[in-house]
Amino acid sequence: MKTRITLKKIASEFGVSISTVSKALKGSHEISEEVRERIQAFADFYNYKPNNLALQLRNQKTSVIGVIIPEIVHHFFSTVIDGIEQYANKRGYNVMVCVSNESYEKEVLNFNVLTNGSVDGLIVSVARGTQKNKKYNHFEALIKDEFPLVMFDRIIESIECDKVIIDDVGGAYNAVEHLIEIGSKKIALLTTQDYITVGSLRKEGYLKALKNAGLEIDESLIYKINDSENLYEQIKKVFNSKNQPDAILAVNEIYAANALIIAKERGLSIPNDIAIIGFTSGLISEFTSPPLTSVVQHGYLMGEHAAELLINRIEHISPTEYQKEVISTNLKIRKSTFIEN
Amino acid sequence: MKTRITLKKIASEFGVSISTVSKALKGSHEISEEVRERIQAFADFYNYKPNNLALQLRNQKTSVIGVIIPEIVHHFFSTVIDGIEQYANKRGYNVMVCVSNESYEKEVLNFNVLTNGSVDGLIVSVARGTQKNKKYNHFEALIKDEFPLVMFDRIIESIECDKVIIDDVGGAYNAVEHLIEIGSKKIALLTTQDYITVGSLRKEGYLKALKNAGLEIDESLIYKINDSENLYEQIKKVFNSKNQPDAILAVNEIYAANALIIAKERGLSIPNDIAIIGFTSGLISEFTSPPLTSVVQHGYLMGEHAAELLINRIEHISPTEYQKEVISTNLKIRKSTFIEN
DNA sequence: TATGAACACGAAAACGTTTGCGTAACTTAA
DNA sequence: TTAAGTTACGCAAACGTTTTCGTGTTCATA
Repeated sequence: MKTRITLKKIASEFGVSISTVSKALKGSHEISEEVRERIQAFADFYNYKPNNLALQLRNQKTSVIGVIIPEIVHHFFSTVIDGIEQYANKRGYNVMVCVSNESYEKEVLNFNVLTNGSVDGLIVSVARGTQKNKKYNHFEALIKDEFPLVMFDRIIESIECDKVIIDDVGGAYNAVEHLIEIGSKKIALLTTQDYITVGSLRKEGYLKALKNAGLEIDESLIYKINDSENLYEQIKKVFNSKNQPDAILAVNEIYAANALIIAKERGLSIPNDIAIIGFTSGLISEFTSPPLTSVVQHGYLMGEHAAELLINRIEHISPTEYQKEVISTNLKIRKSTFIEN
Repeated sequence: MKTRITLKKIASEFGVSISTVSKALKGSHEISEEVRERIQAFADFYNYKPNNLALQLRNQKTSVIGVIIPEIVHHFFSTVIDGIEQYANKRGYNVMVCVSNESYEKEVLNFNVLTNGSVDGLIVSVARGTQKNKKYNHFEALIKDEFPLVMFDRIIESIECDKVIIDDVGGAYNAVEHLIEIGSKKIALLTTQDYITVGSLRKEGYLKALKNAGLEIDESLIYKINDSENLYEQIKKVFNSKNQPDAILAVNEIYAANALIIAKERGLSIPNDIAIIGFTSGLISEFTSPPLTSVVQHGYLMGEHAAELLINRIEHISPTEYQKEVISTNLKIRKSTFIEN
């Protein structure tokens, strides 16, 4: 790459000082009309642009926010990033994305790389590995330094910082309520392992709705899927069990879509034999047959809010106490739970 | 945020010079054992880490690569980013992601922000707006400065830089060949507007395969979808036409899935009445009913290759002439074209 | 002719590093 | 005792900016 032109080079070209050039290009009245115009023309010709690194160092501000997410090939997370990116742009910030791949080690690595001056603040959704081993030292170090930090979706309650979450409890509650309304009595739950916060919150909503409707809780209808093993085989167990449900609530789109496929393989009619709802943020639910009723998560909104919280914190226009924003879901009813009279 | 500890602060703490501290922390033999240990202990205690900005400025290297893509909520693009990110990490680079939102103006803006020293190189997939208005000045400026640049997927032929593309022609060719093999005679093409390069390349493969099989080309079977209008309504036209196809090749997953839905609404049996294939990189095709035969694009691989080309260029270990890598597709045959005997 | 203001520019510090070179103090050997 | 070598550190430049303050010249005014 050719080296870019600098103030120094322009200065030596005109035999003036660096400060003169700097002032000239900023249109300072300290510089005579004539000199200013000549410098401006020269700079334009060589397409001068101030070096960002130098500015960042001087201003002690990068105008970059770092985002660390468990995965990026994931509709929900990419939607959140989209929201973050668009909002950050409006406020004059850029976004640096790192992927933890659900690994604690990689997450720590990303923390180290990003918090050494490369970014003004961090938005994080916690890796599964971290949630599992509960090692939060990297977060604690950040908090101790008062480094601007926002957690979203997968959060750690004990870490004091701004947070944005989906109303997981409410979403699951509404979904179950809807299933009960259409007559379901035995509602299975396809959820994650307990250490995934969103999974356990959705379970909480599920349980709450059952209780509220006076339905008994049947632990054998709760299936905890292990994401590192074969999904299809695990979900099959729901249908192999002697305790057959008449409805399923899945905590994500993939679980729901797999359940739908298996149900159809078994010759079950949907929603008559079995109704299915999944949490979603993607497109799959629209294109299955029948399309899946979904708890829609507004990832874009979540991203926007996370970015707003972070930037306000960076720019010291936040209240001192930390905020916790809850993004509500809505239930998109499609054919997988729609029973025609 | 608390200000981080710097060499200067440590130096004044011990009453030594900054260079002594720097050398001590780098384990230089110039510094006595005793002083070194004391400085090291102090630095560890205060969790000293060199300021990245300062290093970047001094070394004239950021170890960051910029990525500008048309959208991020898109399975293909997020998969490419994943590939870029993982590969870049292995080589010690981080990734800064910007979204052009298909807009020429936003793309130019991103160029300006990223090429002022923030990144060592750029990976770009061209915005639709840019492809449409054919204003390539921002690219040309980069090339003139010999700024490391790699284009992927949506490329501009006339810009001289490293490129990575999908074998769009071959992918479409194979898909059509497959359709012909299963007996299709009238194959419709659901493609994009001409200015989208991947769309026209896929059309090229489509035409080539028809010619090769001695089938006549029927322009009325070629539908150019406009992404800014209602997809569903546009695709409906295929089925409203008096010229009914017995197969459809769609240049992306969404077109294919919509076609499938509409076909089923019309009571058509798939693949008997009409076979459908889509280009894909997402999950939708697996979960439709029947699942869609797909031209699978290996986005992850593409990302890896793009990052490799770029980093090699940055580190001057590329051949002088620019490379153009072609990532081949493969045809994943599913039920939407699988006719049982 | 002095005084003061206005004008136009330069010097230098600051942001936080790294590193080549200079140099005191001390040690060793002749 | 002296020359040479070693040890252990400091100085200063460099990366590219911005900005405060200082200063020399010109000009008008009393």
